[in-house]
Amino acid sequence: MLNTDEISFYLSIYKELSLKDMYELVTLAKTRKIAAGEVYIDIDTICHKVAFIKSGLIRGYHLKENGEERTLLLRWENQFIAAADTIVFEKPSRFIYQALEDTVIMELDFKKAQPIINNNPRLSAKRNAIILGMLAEYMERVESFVLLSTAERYMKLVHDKPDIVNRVPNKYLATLLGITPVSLSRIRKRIASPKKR
Amino acid sequence: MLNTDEISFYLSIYKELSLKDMYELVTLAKTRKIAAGEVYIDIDTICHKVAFIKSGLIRGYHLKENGEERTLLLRWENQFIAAADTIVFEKPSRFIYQALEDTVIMELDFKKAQPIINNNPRLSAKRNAIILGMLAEYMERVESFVLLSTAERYMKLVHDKPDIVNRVPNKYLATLLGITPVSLSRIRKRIASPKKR
DNA sequence: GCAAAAAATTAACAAAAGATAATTAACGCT
DNA sequence: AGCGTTAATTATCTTTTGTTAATTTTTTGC
Repeated sequence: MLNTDEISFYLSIYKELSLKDMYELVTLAKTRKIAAGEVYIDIDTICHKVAFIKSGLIRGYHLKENGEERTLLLRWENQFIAAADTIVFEKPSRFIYQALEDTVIMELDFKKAQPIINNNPRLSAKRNAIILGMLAEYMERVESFVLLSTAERYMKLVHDKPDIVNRVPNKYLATLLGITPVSLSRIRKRIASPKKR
Repeated sequence: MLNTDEISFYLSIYKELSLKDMYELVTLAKTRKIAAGEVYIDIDTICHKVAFIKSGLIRGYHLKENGEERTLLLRWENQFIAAADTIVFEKPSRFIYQALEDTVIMELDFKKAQPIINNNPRLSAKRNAIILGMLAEYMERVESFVLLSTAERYMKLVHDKPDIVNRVPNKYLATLLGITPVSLSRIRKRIASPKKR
């Protein structure tokens, strides 16, 4: 069962995808909706799903013993999300993945998909490119921690993902940047105010 | 030309490597020595080499306008090093890669190696595993910036790589952790001193 | 082994960040 | 639209970090 909506989705993620490739993917992938606030993958669970976000926004966070939350990643439409620990190391997820908005995903079981992808050069290449993209993203993030000041790191986030900054509460952005919400509020004020001298 | 030393090297990086795989690699890879202090890859150069470090230690760092250095990565024996920007995005390297010790590497041109690796499932699998390992490493590093305090981040480094901490000057470790050498010195003192209350 | 150079530590001060709490603003729900 | 909740900001204080410079320690080359 493949409607035009689904077809245009597959075309959007990979223009050069052949009909055969598409069919192989379709047999594995399922659409699913996650309501705002709902937990997609809970801590300590084992989940081999890889999901492509069609719309919405998901936050991955760590829960400290004292109840504090630290946001590790945000993913939104046209991005992939997965419990990387589980998929790469077969370990239970150390994080909680929760939808911040009503979210629609296409998900597939990576364990089942892997052999199919391996047998299809085009899908393999696509998978490898996605992983390389993730690597580049994390390298850039480490870079921003090493090279930039906290204020610069925030400004980079605003510059690189202006839409996201408006969609996500500042308290989540703060921990994503490695600082507290109070500190982020002060930084925002400093940036906004005409630098007094 | 393949001596027993080289053979044991190839076996060490990948036990299941067949003779044929090994031969294909050998035709591409070359051994090279880099003296302590010598720059391996300079900033703004385009280098498609991927190097396996047989012995020694290489530091990748950024040079600020004011002459300050920020260490981004350290690589030592049995690890791979490459100018990732160049290989993934075809952009000139933004960092300087310098040997901190006399270093021996096996290097190959990734552009030339890529088709051979692509045509050999075992080599492809190995390459993918290496990239996944790098991804895991960078994800863990981002995690340590988001979840840990500066002192905890330093202690994690000491715990995870005790040998490296002794081989590398603290001033390089400091910027790797996103702090100044002076601050690291204070943290070391705090950790060492019996906590006074 | 010794002198010179580099690294590490310490000191002193300013700036920034964490912690906690109070206040204000924004949001969500019916 | 209004009420209750949650988020954001502000205030206050403490702790940590950055900065610069001086001092001590370690390393390095000869």
